[in-house]
Amino acid sequence: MLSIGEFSKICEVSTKTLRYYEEVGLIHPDEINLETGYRYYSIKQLKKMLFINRLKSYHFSLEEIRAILELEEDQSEEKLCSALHRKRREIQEKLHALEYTLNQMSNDILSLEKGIPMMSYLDKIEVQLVETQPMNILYMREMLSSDDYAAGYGKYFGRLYEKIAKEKLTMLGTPMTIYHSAEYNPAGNDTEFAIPIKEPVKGTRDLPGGLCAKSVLKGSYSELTSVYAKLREWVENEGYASVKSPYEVYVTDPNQTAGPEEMVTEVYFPIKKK
Amino acid sequence: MLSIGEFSKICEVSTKTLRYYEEVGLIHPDEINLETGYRYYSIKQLKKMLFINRLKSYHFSLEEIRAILELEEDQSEEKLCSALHRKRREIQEKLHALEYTLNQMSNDILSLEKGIPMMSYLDKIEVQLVETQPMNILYMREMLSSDDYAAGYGKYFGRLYEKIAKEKLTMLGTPMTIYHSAEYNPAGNDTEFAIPIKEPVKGTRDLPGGLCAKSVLKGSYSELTSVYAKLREWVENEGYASVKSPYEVYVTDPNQTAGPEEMVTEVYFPIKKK
DNA sequence: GTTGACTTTGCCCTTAGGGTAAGCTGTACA
DNA sequence: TGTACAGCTTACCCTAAGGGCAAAGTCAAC
Repeated sequence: MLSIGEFSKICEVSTKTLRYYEEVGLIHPDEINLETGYRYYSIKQLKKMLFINRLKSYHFSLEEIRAILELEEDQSEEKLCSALHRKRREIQEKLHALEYTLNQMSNDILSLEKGIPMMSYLDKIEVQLVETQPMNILYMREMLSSDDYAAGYGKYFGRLYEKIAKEKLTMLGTPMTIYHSAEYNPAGNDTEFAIPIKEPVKGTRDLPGGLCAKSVLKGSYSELTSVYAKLREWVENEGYASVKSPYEVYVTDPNQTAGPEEMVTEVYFPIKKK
Repeated sequence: MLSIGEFSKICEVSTKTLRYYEEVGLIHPDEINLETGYRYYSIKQLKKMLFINRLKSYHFSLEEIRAILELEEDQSEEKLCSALHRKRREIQEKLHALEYTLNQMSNDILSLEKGIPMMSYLDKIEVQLVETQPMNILYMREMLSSDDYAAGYGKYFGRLYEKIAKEKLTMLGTPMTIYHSAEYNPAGNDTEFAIPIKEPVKGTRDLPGGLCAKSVLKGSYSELTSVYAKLREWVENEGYASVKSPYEVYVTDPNQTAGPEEMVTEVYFPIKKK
């Protein structure tokens, strides 16, 4: 039997950590002296501890590790394998996110070294007052969490295109997204995907026209939040108020354009005079 | 002037976050009504808030952001630029760490799908009892934090090789590292880099021989901690006690071997009978 | 028997806010 | 002008994975 200090040295894990793992039910000492409260570990627990360390290095949370350790013998291999696959996917996504961030940073650094202040692009966002015409749109409305956006866009527009193709409908514009949630909620947002078409078939509705504040964004979607902010600022400044859900029109097809610099997105904010 | 709710919608930042940022000194409301305590933001603060958001997306901590925001006008560009460079490096390192993790996971998944349990490699680590001979070693001893290991190895062995080359010394073995810190400390470890040589010149010392527990690791360094654990387990089990600092001998040169599978590392634990 | 190393529990601290409650304020509508 | 309701305030507790510290009890060696 090993004292907590000896066991901690063998595993290269602090005694504090060992006590904490006991508290959360990851690994219990083989024996606890009831009089003194001293913890004693058996050398057989080394393998379990090293397994925990390995899972931790794979970015599993202690809660996930506990679940893996509690698996029944007969299922443990498959479940462990699927857990590893899932976690690997998570890490790949993190990796892609980091690559994207690096890209953005490098752009900013380049600009900065040319003497262009980082937020100067904000002053270039122009807002116009326009009157839009009512449209007939083919739509799908879903609750989407922010993680699903990238995948969701392809999926829902794909379905709309499919319907247009199958039923030989006539497109009158490019795809658009209408954001019905008043505030951004990471858990899920009420999002409507739509394409303007001619025929008033089932699954279409009228998108009313009216006064709108409009901005055109040329470039990566990552600046969209700034465009929204600028529009809201303008609406506030000019004495208007938002009356309906804002929407974006994807003028260019992201699958067809070469780089993000080529992409053109229009953002509309339906408003009225206060 | 905008109420906290209006400003929060424009920036797409929660009111809670705005209050928190005020508390930690990131951004203060332009005006606070002394009677009611209501916070009022000016639309000019939008740019600052979006700047904060951008820095946050680059993984700066709020503390770091505060420091950047407090920079004097005349230095701000250079300092911001160097902060961005530093952070970019950090993120690149994170990225490499993630790539490494992915690699390890994929190996484990492959093994697992072949039916090999994840920790079975532990049972294959063999420990022998050996008697080592004293050696004369050329050494450098430094405090190294765990982050510097990868870079440190190249650096310090490079210097030792340089000295051997310049002074035409005779190497009697491959490079080795001696770990003098009793316990692993992430902040810094007392690490000695050494190469056995023939001539007892300045900068050399005697490494005494004696009884050792020894394991040979074939493969990636990532299993080294397990080897150490196994050695300590063996020492405990067989009734020995550790008497001096353990050391590793790099039998193969990591720069000369094709893959990590080819690498051979010997780990020695000087011991005595209890 | 003593000393020093080891262990115990308990409490507070970390990041970047989220959630909730009790009470106060602002504004739109009748 | 009264009232209802949305919005605002502060205050308190919560997160994950432990680290640091203090007071008190325990172990092993000399």
